[in-house]
Amino acid sequence: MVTIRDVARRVGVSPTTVSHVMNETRFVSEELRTRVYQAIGELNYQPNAIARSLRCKKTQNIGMIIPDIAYPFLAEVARGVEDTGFKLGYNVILCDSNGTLERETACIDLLREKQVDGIVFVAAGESSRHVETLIKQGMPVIVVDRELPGLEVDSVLADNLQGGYQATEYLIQLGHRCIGCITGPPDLSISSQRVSGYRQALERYSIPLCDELVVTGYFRHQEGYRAMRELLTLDRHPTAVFACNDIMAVGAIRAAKDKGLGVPEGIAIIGFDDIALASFISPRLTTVAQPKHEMGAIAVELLAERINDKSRPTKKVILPTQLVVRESC
Amino acid sequence: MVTIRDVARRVGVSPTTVSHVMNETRFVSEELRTRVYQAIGELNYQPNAIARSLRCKKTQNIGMIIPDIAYPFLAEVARGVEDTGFKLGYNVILCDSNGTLERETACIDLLREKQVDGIVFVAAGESSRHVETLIKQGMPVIVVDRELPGLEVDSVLADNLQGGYQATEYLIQLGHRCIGCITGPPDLSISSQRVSGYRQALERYSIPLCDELVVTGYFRHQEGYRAMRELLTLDRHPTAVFACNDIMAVGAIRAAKDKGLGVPEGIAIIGFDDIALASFISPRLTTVAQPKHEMGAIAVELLAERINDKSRPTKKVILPTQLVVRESC
DNA sequence: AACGTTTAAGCAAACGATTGCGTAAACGAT
DNA sequence: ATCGTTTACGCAATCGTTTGCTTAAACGTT
Repeated sequence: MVTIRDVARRVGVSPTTVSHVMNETRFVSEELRTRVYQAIGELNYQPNAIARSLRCKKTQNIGMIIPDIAYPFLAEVARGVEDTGFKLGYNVILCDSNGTLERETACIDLLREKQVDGIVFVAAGESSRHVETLIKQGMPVIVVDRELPGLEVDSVLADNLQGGYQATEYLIQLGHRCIGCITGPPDLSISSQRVSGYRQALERYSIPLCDELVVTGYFRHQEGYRAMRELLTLDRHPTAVFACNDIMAVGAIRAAKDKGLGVPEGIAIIGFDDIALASFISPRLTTVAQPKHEMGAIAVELLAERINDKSRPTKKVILPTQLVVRESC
Repeated sequence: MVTIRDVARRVGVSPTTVSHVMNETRFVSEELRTRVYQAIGELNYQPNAIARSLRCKKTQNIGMIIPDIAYPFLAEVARGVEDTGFKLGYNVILCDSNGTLERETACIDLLREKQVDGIVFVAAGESSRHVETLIKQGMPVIVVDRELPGLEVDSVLADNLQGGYQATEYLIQLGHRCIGCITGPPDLSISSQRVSGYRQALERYSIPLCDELVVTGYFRHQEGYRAMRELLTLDRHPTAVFACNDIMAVGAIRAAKDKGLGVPEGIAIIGFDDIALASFISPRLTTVAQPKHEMGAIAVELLAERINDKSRPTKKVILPTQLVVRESC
C-alpha cells in the first residue's frame, strides 16, 4: 500500500505538505503543488480514509437502519438516502433490521463501534428506547416515516392524515357511501394517521362510520388479501376500499377478483405510496403518492445539519401527499 | 469517548491486557478477566472499530455496488447480501451506481479509500475494465448476476439459459406455437442467455423462430409495455410471450389488456425472477424463479472465502431456476 | 546593518487500538 | 542456593493521517 509518506519521499517534502495540498488547507507554492499531484498520479496514491477518520474523529459514513430493504416503498426511500448522501460526501452502511428490535439493537451497537457520523432510522415499531439512548449519547439521528411520540428528534414523514383524507374524499366524491379501510399495524402512527384521515373524511361528508369496515392488514400483501376477503363477507359489503398501502391494495384487488368482483366496476380500490409498479398493474392503481425519494433526500440533509450543529433545535418536516388518479376507482 | 485506556486505568492494568481479554487472544487470570469485564460494563465501553481497522488492516466492511436498489429483484438479492454479511461479521456499504459507469468508478474509488475488505459487484453493463483493475490491485471481488467474459473472477448467477428454456418449453407444452420474447438489454449476457434458452426450446420442438417475434425491452416496465404493443401490431401476433423479467411482464400484461386482450385467455404471458409482487397481481404471474436471497448469500460467502485466501482458484456458481406456474399462461 | 514581519514548509504528537518482545515473580529441579 | 522454566502481564512501536507549534529564509523598514 502506498502511503502519504511515500508520496512525500518521492517529492522530497514532508507528509505535512502533501496533506496540505490534498486538503487545500494552507498555502503551498504552485510548483510544489504540481509536483505533489504528479507524484500522487505516478504512485496511484489513494488516501487511507480509515487513518483520516481516526485522526479527525469522523468517518463520513452514516448508518441506515431499515426493517426491510425489499419492501418497495422503503427501497425507494433508501435510494433517496444513498443518492443525496453521496452528494453530501457520505457513504451509507445498510442495516436490515428485519423488523425485530433485537436486530435493531445489534445494528445500533455495530454502527456505534464503526463510528458512523449519524444514523438514518426507520424504526420497526414505535419503541423509542434505543433511539432515546442513542440521542442521549450524542449520536445524530434522523427518524424517517415514523413518529416517535415524546421524543426530541429530527424526523421526516409524509402527511399521512392528509393522505388518508384525500383518498377517502376521492372515493366519496365518486359517489361511494360504504367505504372500507384496510389498515397497517395498529401500533404504527403512520397507519393510524391514515385511518384518522379516512374517518375525518367520512365525518366531513356526514357518512356514519362503521367499525366492521375497518380491518387491520399489517402492510403486507397477504394481509391485504385476507382483509379484503373479510370485508367481502360482510352482509352489506363496501363498494370501495381504501388500502393503507399499495401492496395491500394489490392483495385486495386480487381478493376481489377471486370473488368475481371486477375492479373498479365491482368495487373501487385505492392505495397509498405510489410504488413504481402501481402504474403498470391492472387495473392501474389509483393511489396517494408519498414523495419517497424526497423523504430520503431530506432525511440526509437534516442529518447532515445535525452532524454539523448538535445543538440546533429539532425539526420535524411533514411532506404533502398527492392523489394520483388512475383506473382502480 | 471512553477508550481502552480508560478501562485499563480503572482496573489498574495495561491496555494490552484489556485488549487480550476482549479478543481472547492470550491467557488472562480469571480474576482480572472479570474485573475487566466489569469495568467495561460500568464505563459502557465500546471498542473503536476505526482504530482497530487501522491497526489490523481490515475493516470488516464490504461494499455493494448495485445499479438500482429500488429494482425489486436487486433489492431481494441485496437483502441476501446484507443478511449473511451480518452473520459473517461484515457490514455492507451500499453504493447505488445508477447504472452509469461514471458513478460506478466513483463508487469503486470511494470504497477503496474506505478500505473495504471486498466488493460485491452487480455491474451496470458488461464492461469489465474497472473490475479487472480492481482485481489486479488485489481487491477481493464477487460478481453477481453478470457474466464478465474473459475475466478470472468469482461469480454467482442463475442458470439463465435453463430458465429461458423452461419458460418457453412450458408455453409450448400449453400448445402455443407462435411465441414472442421480450428481452433485456442486448449487451447483457444474462438477458441473451434467457433468449438463447427461448431459441433452444423452439428448436427442440421444431418451431421455426421468427426474428420479429423477439423485441428488446431493457428490463423496464415501460419497455415491456412498449415491446408488447409492438408485438401486438404484428399481422400474426403471438399467442404467448416470454418476458425476460417480471416487471416487463407486468408492463406486457398491461399492454395486452389495453388492447382488449385478456391474460391468459387472449394471450399467455410468462415472466422471469419471481419478485414478491408476482403472486399477487392479477393475473397471478407465472414465472421462472431465481433464488434471489440465496444468490446474495452465496455471493458473500464466496467473497469471505476469497478475503481469507486470495490465491484460491476462482469459482463460478450457477444456481438452478425454477418454473412457478400460476395463472398468466 | 539591525531588526521585525512575512512566507513556505517541517517536526512530532496525537487519534485508539493491537502485538512482538521483554520481564518480574513464582516455581521446580538439582 | 542457583539456575532454568513457566506464568501473567506490561512497554512501546505501529497502523496512516492531520495539525498545533516551530523555524529557516526572504523581505522590508529604518
